[in-house]
Amino acid sequence: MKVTQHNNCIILENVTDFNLRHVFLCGQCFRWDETDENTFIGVAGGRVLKISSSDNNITLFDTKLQEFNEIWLKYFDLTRDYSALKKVIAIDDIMKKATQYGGGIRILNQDIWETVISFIISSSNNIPRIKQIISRLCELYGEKIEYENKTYYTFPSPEAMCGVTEEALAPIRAGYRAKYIVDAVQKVNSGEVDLSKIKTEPLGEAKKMLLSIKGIGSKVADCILLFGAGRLNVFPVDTWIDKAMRGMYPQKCDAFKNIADAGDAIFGEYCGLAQQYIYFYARENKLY
DNA sequence: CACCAGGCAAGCC
DNA sequence: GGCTTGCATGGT
Repeated sequence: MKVTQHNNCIILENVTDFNLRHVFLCGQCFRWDETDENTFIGVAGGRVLKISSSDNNITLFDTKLQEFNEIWLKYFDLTRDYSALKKVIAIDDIMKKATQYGGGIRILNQDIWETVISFIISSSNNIPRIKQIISRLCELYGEKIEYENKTYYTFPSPEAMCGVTEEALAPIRAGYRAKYIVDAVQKVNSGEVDLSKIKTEPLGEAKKMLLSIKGIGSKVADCILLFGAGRLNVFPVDTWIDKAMRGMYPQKCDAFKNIADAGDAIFGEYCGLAQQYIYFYARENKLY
């Protein structure tokens, strides 16, 4: 990959294993929208970014080399060799197809607080509505950013939401999840849950800390660990993955107590990445 | 009108 | 422990 700056744009040439639609539409993030063909605008790292692709090139608009190196290189996980990982994961014909179909998927390194709240909101919900609720939350408590004559809002920090109540959250229409958001804000602001430790503590300890927040169960905790803490060795199981895995590996799924353990046993250290290829492949093709 | 949506908590046995 | 049930809201 070659990185150059032209005026106020960063151009990435000869990028492999990076497709914007695969990255943004595989269900890991909720704050990116396709505004034109192969062009997305989103908010991350406290900034608005427009990014587009053509051929083998990716363009990041209105940013500079320093910001690219400090924020976007890590955010898009551009230092990881996905070609090598796909070979490890493509254990059979189905997984070869899945890793080819979503070949441009990368696991974003998202802000962990944002993933905590986003995946609390995701429970028993559909993706369009999850995006709407998060958008209204950002409008309510985030900081305003103007970009190309439109207004965007950052994801609010725990401090910005300090003292929030269920009543105060009524306008975002999160339903029964509002009280879970309140609990997360309280536990993080009081220091009862230290999110900086989630990335460094042993996996079991980190998950236990997340599970102490109301509204976070096993699946939501795994999503936070995978998408917000870079733990590629966890295997979140939702209704889609449950159905897909039982269809793909019926014997092994029966042999283990739950599908998460089966995924871990089948795919190993990078099972979380395998999970994303399966999710994207199964959903987009309405399999199982 | 049911039924479902990247589940979870609480209440049962 | 494992298994039900209710849950806010909006879309199909």
